[in-house]
Amino acid sequence: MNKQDRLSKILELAIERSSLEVEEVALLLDVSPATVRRDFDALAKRQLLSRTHGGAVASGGSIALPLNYKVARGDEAKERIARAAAELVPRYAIIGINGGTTTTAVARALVARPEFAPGEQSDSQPALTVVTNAVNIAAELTVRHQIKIVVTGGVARPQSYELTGPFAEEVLKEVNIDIAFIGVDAIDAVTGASADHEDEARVNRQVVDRARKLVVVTDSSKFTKRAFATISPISEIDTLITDDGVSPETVKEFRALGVEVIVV
Amino acid sequence: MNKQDRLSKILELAIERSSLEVEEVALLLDVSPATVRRDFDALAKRQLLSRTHGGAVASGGSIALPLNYKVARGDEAKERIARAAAELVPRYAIIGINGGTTTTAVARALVARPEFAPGEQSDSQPALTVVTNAVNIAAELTVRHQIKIVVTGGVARPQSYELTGPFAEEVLKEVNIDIAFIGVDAIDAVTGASADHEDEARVNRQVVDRARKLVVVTDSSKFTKRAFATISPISEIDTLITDDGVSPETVKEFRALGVEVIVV
DNA sequence: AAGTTAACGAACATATTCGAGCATTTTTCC
DNA sequence: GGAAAAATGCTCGAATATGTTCGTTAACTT
Repeated sequence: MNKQDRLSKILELAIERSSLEVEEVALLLDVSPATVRRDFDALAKRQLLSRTHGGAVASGGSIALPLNYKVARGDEAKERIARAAAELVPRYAIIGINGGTTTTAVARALVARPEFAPGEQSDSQPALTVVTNAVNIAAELTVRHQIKIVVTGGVARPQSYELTGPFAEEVLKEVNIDIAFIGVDAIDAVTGASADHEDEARVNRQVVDRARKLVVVTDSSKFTKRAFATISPISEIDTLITDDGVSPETVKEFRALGVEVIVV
Repeated sequence: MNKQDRLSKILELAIERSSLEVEEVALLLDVSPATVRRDFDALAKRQLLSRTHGGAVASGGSIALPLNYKVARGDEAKERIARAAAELVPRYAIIGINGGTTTTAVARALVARPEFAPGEQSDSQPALTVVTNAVNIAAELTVRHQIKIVVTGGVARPQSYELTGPFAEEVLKEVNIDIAFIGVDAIDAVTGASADHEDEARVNRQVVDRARKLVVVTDSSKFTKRAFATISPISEIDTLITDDGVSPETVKEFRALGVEVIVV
């Protein structure tokens, strides 16, 4: 039995019985208690359940739908970043979001929030409007009610889910965004945020321009690096969300420049 | 068995079983574990699945699992229609394609063709250009190389993958299409092709207008019905592809109107 | 509140699995 | 038909996952 399968199974059990015991699960899945503890810890770290003495209980947060998704080897760091980002979004907001693994995690975290969760049909105003140039994000969010999805047009570069080019720019000219969540390929206190491809950088820049508030989401590996094309100088960044792999000096540096830094 | 086939097969398996083991797949496909690892890595790089120790799991990074099921396990009739449609497409063509289960099947049939199959990066001219207003189709095709994807912008109606509205229309004004593949909600020799939603019909109509050739793909259940909004009169349809559930009289009727009817 | 018991976590041991480099086969392209 | 490129298989040191042991910590009992 594969580790991921085991984690999935534990999650299923947790949802089904709402509380689990280490010994019980160890017996059931035919592994040692030590392994079960490690698994519980791993899931608890992602807040998919909470540890107790001798066991675990299903986490209060809506675990709801996609079990496999949650367990796939994706960075826990990214998930924490995503949750923090999702908490910044009030009801009825209009948000912009570009492509990338981190921003995809943000999109998932958004639909996991109860007020935006898939609920009954409602013909009233959407609880959230999402403008995006990433087709994968659009496809994932489309299934939900309560969320209005606006997709910029454009051309998808092979390998990337991001739409770029003149079509995207035309559409972006005509929308107004409250909060832009931008994932970047590199970020540096001097150079600012940058991306590997100039066409993506350009569209991202435009999303930023149309937004009242800019939130950059990035894991700590992107710091003190520079990519080819600039998206935005530091001065335009309102909030920066990253994981604890970032050095304290870097955090200080950004804060000195007026950026609100959230380390998760 | 060549590499492409193997990659496709692994993906199928991943979707079907949601988790795979290296050894198991190696045995199943009769290649060495090393090759399976390389394949897993290649697919993981495209975010079609996630690596684990000893195996891989269907990725959350990937998309469109909901509709996947619907079509994949769906009609063979639809698949036959899709294959016939895909055969109409020459290399280097520019095709337009709207949303729906049948057209999604067409998109899949296209990438199944060897010349458009998922291969390695290639910076040469794309073998195929696809213009679509369906985010799920865009998301599925984006992973493939050799294909250039152009997405119309627009707003996604909850629960539909089709983009509609002024943004879509702006983009469509600026493109030229060789062949339009349109799926419909209803078709009738008198009324023509129609859709349930007026906004989708409108965008579809525009795709048709921008195309030199119109191919309607639809299963036989849609015949002699009328939906709310008209997409196109029969006179504009060049080719109609459907399954053998359609009555011979209906076929005759359409042929009399100058439509090439392909029954699969 | 003190004692008892069970669970915990850290450290170590072991077994797979991985990844990189290299050899070999197959394919592609002149 | 032959050279170059790609794909595949193999080998071996490194990394990861799991199990075991044992001192420490947390929960229950009286």
